[in-house]
Amino acid sequence: MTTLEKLSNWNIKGYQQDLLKWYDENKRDLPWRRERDPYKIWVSEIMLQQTKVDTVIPYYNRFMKFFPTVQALAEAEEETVLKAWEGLGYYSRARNLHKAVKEVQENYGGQVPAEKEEVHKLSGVGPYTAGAILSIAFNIPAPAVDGNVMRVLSRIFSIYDDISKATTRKRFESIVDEIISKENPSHFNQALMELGALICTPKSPACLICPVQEHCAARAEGVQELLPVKAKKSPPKKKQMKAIVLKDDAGRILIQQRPETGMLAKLWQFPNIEAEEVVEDYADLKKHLLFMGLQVDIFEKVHEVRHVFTHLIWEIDVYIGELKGMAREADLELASLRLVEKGDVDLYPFPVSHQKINDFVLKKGDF
DNA sequence: TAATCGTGGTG
DNA sequence: TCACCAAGATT
Repeated sequence: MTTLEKLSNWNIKGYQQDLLKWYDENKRDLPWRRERDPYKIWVSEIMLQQTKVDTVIPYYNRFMKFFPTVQALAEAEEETVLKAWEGLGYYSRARNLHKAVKEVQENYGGQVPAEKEEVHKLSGVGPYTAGAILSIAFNIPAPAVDGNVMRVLSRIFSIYDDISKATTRKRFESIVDEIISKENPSHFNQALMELGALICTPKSPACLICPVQEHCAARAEGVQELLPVKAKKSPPKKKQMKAIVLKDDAGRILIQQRPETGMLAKLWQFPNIEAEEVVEDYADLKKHLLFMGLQVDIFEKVHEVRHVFTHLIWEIDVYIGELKGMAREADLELASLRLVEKGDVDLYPFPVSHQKINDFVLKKGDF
C-alpha cells in the first residue's frame, strides 16, 4: 500500500488534534519558545542542528546576551562569534550564520525574509531550517523535516525508506505537506519534533503513553523498534598527532590559526603535526617547526589527549618546549602563528581537543 | 550520492 | 569501552 492510499483512510484531523493537544499540555519551556523573533528562532535552529536541546540552552542564552539582534551580530567580529560558539562544534554553522545575518542586515534592512526562496538562499539555511523558520516564526505551513520527523512519520505510516539517504527527506516533506495543520503550522511542526524527542524516541519508544498511538501503523504492526531504517556509518579512523606548547623568552605562548577551510576552520590551536607512524620521538615535530622558521628546544612529552570526532579520532602526544632566539615576524605571519601572553590564550576560539591541552599544560601545570 | 563537518550524552 | 545518537548543510 502506498503512503497516499494509507493517507486516504487515515484520520488527519484527529491526528492533528491529538498531537496539538498533547503539545500544548506537554511542551518544554525552552528559551526560544518564549518569543517569536525570527532572528532568535533562526539562531536556535542553527544551534540545534545535530545538537541536543540541553547542550544548546546555555550557548543560546549567552549568544543572545552578546548578540541580541540581527544588527548586533552583523556588526560583530567573526572571531568573537567563533568564541561564542567555542565547544558547540560544527563551526561552519557559526561562520555561515554570521555571513547570512550580515546579508540580512545589508539586503533586507535587518528583517528576516518570510519567503521560502529568500530564506533558503541564506548561508547555512537548508531545507529543514528554512521550513522551521517559516513555520515557527511566521506560522507559514511549510514542512520542516528533521531526524525526529522522519523517525515519527516512518513509524506512523510504517515506511521503510532509508532515512540516511538525501532523497528520503523529500518523500517526508510531501507527506507533511498533506498532513500539516493549516491553522497552526508552527505548533504542528514543533509538536512532531517534540514527540520525537520525548515519546517517539530512537530506542524504546514510549508507545503506551503516546498521544497518537491509535494513528500509528508501526504500533499496530508491532514494528516500532525496527523503524526508522538507517544505514550504518563507517567507524572513525585514528590519526596520531604531536602538539607542542612553546614559550618564548618573554614567557609568551605560541598559537596558530587553522586554515579558512576544512575541519575546525579559523579556530586556533597549538602547533602540531600528524605523525604517520607512532614514534616515541619528537624529531619530526622539531623539523616541522624549523620548516616554519622556528628554532626550538623540546623538553619532554607531558600529556596525551584523545579526541573523537564523527569521522576520525585524534590521539595527540603533547610536548612542551622553548623558542630559541627571536622569531621573525614574517615567519610567524606566513605560518599563521602568533605569540600571546599566557593569560590571553583564552581570548581565542579553540577546538575542544586543544582546550584540553590548554587546561592541562597552562592552567593545571606550572609551565 | 556520499563524505565531511564536533561534541557530549547514553545504554 | 563502544556504538549510536542529536531540531542538517555543504560540497
